[in-house]
Amino acid sequence: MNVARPEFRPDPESTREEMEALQHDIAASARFDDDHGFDLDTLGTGDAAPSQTTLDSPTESDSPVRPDPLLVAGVDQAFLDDRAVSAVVVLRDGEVVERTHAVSPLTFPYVPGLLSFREGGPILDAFERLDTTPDVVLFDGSGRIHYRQAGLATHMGVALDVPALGVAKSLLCGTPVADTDHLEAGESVPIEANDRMDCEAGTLVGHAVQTRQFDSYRINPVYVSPGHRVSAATARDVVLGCRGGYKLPEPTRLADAYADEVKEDVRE
DNA sequence: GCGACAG
DNA sequence: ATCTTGTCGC
Repeated sequence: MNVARPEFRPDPESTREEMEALQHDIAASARFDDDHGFDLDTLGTGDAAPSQTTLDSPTESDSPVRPDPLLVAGVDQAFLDDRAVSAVVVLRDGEVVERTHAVSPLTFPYVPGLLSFREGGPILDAFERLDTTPDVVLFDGSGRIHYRQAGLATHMGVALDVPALGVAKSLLCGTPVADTDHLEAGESVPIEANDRMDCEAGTLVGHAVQTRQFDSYRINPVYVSPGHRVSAATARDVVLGCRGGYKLPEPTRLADAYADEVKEDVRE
């Protein structure tokens, strides 16, 4: 995949003011509505109706051709000294169809709200080695749940111009509209913008999504938000559709494991 | 000064 | 995110 909008590639050498200005441009270019063309029923969990291919009754109009299962990608990173290992794993129907990774130097520290300027460049390095063009990409971090509505998933989604969403393990900002401590698997709670964000307070910016739950001890939800070209509701549904028995959705979980694997090889 | 703080 | 052993519980 190539970077569709090179001017949006995060530059760690920028000043903080330039970084925030770029984030405003990113947010203005981002679409937080459904502009992807895929069908949620084709995520590939296997529960979709079988495609009709009866040889002896080749009727044309009443045999809806089911689209191919979606290509869903997960992205995550591991760190070693001042290097980032970025991993991209692409799944179709729950099967890994491609994996790529890149090892890149890090020159910018972690600063809340400016994560993409530390991790974004290295992630794009990995995408430039990817042959597949995913239908949707899950990033480890926030999308619209961000002070300037330009979290990692939004920044990457816009730079690559690919449908994208963020899956964060903790909440950067925003306010859940209800208590999220006792959710059952499959449930979710909307998250609205609060006064720490630059959009109108009350705007729906994502969901707390309970991907898994136990009877005995509590598991925290993940915080899902639109990155680019997907709505908050669709982002939530994609994550729910990618559950594989762990807290993290499969694409992200597999990318996490792959990044760790590569990291151990690089360590030598 | 105090609180908040993705990875 | 990363540094780290054992350990409690399904």
